[in-house]
Amino acid sequence: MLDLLIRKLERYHRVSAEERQFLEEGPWRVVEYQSHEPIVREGDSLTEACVILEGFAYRFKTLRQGARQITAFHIAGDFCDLHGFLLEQMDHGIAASGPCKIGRLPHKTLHECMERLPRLTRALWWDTALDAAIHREWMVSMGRRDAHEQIAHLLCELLLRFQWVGLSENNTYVLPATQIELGDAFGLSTVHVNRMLQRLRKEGLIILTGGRVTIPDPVQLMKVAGFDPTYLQVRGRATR
Amino acid sequence: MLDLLIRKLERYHRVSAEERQFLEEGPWRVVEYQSHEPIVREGDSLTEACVILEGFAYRFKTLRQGARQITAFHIAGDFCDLHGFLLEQMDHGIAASGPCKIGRLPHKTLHECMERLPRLTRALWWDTALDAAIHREWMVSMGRRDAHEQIAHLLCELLLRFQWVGLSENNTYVLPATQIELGDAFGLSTVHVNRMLQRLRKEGLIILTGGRVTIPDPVQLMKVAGFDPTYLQVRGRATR
DNA sequence: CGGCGCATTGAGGGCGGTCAATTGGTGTGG
DNA sequence: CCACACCAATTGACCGCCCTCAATGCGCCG
Repeated sequence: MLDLLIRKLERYHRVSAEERQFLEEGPWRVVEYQSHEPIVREGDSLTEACVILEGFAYRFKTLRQGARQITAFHIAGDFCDLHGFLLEQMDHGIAASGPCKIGRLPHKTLHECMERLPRLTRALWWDTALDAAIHREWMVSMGRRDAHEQIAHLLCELLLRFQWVGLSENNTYVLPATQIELGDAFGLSTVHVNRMLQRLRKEGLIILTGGRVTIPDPVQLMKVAGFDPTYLQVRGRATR
Repeated sequence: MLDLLIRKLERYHRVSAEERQFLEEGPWRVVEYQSHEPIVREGDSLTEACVILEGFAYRFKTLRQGARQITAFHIAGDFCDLHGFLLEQMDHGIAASGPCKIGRLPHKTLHECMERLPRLTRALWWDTALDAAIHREWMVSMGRRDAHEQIAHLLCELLLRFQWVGLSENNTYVLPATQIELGDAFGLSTVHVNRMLQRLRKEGLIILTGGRVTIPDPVQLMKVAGFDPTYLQVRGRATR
């Protein structure tokens, strides 16, 4: 059940048998969500942390006028609200984009982890630091890339992240997000997201059908996007 | 020397005598920087973490074409690259904006902290989580607020952060950042930053002279900015 | 079949960008 | 003490990326 999470953590830290057992014992509570269903609400104080076991979710903040900004996308294997373990009150919400299976782990277990397993703790801290690095790269996209580059950049990022957890074959992955959600993630209107996706299609950089994204030539797309995988803590070759 | 850092951490966690002693013993290495001088370079692998003892600094990423995005501002009392403790390679650089005095602490000491002082470790983790929460709010600003609101929002955020560490009196603080830096933080051009600052001045929302910012009516400015201090982990009244 | 959500397309407009020139403060060398 | 360089702040003119409003197509489901 936790294979994907552990695979992700092992990019940073060799998870020992003891640590693996600790994680697997939980106690986990598995909950399923429908598309668009809220997983965590803004302002909540949490007692459990969430890991995505299957599916795709996003974190978001809403403004007074009802506008929304998506601040992160999360895929299977991601801890999607480890911040809730540290922050007393959630500054953002989490919602499912497409059906999701979520594993919930009591904060109490994480406290035990901190007392007993400093190296595993560090791996979890690393995970939140990686999250923050992704936040920073998104800021670069929003501030200094045009819509075309920005969308290309996200598609590159997701390709790598899906590859890590073994959920991409032949440079293809499943992306349940709607164009509305993509717009809210980029700070763009739906209309413009649509136009840019079509441009990327016409340019032969992506193939997009149903919820599937295929990137025929990742190196080319990365070039267009100005994508440098360093922020994802990748060394050397990024694509297979 | 570490009073401001400890004051900040105590917003979250009561720092015990032992923890305080541990932090103060260091070993610290104090370094001074001139305005615009780099403190940490992009791509570095670090062996020390930096705390700002005095001054103002920013984190940034640069793009191929030389464009720059500032991803965070840091004031006295901030750990400005705790991420470098976790990430093997820095995804961003850090530079001084105005003269800075920096305390550098070996990562070795932080490792010891993780082994011996889980509660202090958690306070440091909290600090990085707060940092990430600020990143998210900046994303909201860049994606969903116009330039006027965005600048007002940052000025509100800095007011609170300066107040926490006791560096603001009468709603006034010292902001060494140039309009160029502000533009790079917002994803705006210098020209437009200038126009918006003048508009805020004309509206009587801010008084800006030299490097000093005064906010005559914080409640009013927060209203204009759509500022909700929850993301800074504030409960109740935000202003004094 | 009608309703609904999402994708798509067109027309027109505004926020903020680019380019360029001017001002003013500061530091430096003659 | 002044000339000059340099950097940040300021102002104006023009332009384009992306937004808003609106309509249409399309697949899915009750």
